[in-house]
Amino acid sequence: MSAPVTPPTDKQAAKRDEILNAAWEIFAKEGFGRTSMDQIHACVGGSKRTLYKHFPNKEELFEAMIERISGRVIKALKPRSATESLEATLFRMGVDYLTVLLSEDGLALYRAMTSEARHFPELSRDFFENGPEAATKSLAQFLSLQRSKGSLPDIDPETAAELFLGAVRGNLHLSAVLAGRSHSPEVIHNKVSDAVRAFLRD
Amino acid sequence: MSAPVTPPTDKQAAKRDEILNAAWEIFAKEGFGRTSMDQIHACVGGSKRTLYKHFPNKEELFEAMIERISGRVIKALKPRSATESLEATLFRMGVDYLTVLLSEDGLALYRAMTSEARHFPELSRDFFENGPEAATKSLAQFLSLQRSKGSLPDIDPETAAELFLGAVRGNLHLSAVLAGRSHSPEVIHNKVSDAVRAFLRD
DNA sequence: AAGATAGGGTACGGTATCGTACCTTTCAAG
DNA sequence: CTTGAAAGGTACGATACCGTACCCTATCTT
Repeated sequence: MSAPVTPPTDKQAAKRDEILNAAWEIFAKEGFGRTSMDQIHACVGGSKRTLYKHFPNKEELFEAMIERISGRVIKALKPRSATESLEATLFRMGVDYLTVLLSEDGLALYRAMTSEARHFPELSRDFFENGPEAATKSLAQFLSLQRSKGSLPDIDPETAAELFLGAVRGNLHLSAVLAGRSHSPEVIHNKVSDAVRAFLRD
Repeated sequence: MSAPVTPPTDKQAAKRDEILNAAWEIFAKEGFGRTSMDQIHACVGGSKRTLYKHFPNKEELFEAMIERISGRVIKALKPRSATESLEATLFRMGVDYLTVLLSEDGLALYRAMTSEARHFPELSRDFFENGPEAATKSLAQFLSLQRSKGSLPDIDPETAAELFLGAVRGNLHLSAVLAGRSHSPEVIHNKVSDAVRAFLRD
């Protein structure tokens, strides 16, 4: 019952992955509207029949692909446990956050979600809530702990976290998305460093 | 020479405006790819011939429309001269900035620019440089003045302006774009208030 | 070894869309 | 009133794209 299914299942999963990879390659570059199933089919090879066997239509292929890449990006956004000092933790979280946001996949995902937010509302909402918003809540939790130790002034932690991450983003994200500017790790480093200094009032 | 031309010119300009308004109404809601020239034609009425007489193709219509709405939004972003106190000016600039960014047109324009940044690079670059970046520079100029009066610490004004406006945006902009959340003037007011307090270290 | 099942390759139907062509109507000038 | 240009109204050609059909190959179970 399961023996004859397991080997083909592996191949099916592999094919599925192949399709999703090819789809992301084209969707990320061209967007939903300008990407045709024929392009994806040509990129992944094989037959259209198999393509439509895995994903019944363009929308569902898009959704599956977004969920996959979104899961990866969100996972990369999840902060590691903070055992360092306040300053070091802020710095590390800021750098990690910006690095993901400005990565190739992060930018392409953001563009896709923004473009299709009206036609795939749950998709983009989930991305926001589990991505940027969850990151803010994580930082807030950490700040709340620090405040109870007295090393922070009496600001609402969630507000403080939002202000900090907003300051970290600065114009870097906008300039990458709108003006196509790319930002080196040094620039990211410096920007976060500025934000931490301002936040800690040195 | 000008008498026989002037009346039709007025009507032509009116027709052009009518087309641009109809186009923006649909483009803003559906995006470039999902908007058809037939829809715009049906919305504006008249003949397709006249439509194509004013704008030779879909791309040029889109560009003209974006330039128009972008000009309006950017104009609304231009800060009024600052004669109040530092705190009041920061507050007012922050509220104005957020209000424009979160307005219906501001959000629709941002979505359109993000979606089509790869296919209309100059358009979105100009929007960024004359919009958010110019606003940052304006605030930086004001901060530079304040710093020379000794009422601000020794931070690079442009950096400080970017941090402040980033903090003002916080997650509001992201949540509006990605999660479709709308934010009342009170929320905007409070968010800016938080940012000003943090920035001025009260 | 033989058949069933998944996949490869390609052609096709139906539809939507861009931009043009053609004819009619309006409207202003002489 | 006549005339000519601009705009309305609609049909059309060409193309692209989504999803399906058809037929052939290969791989895996019994």
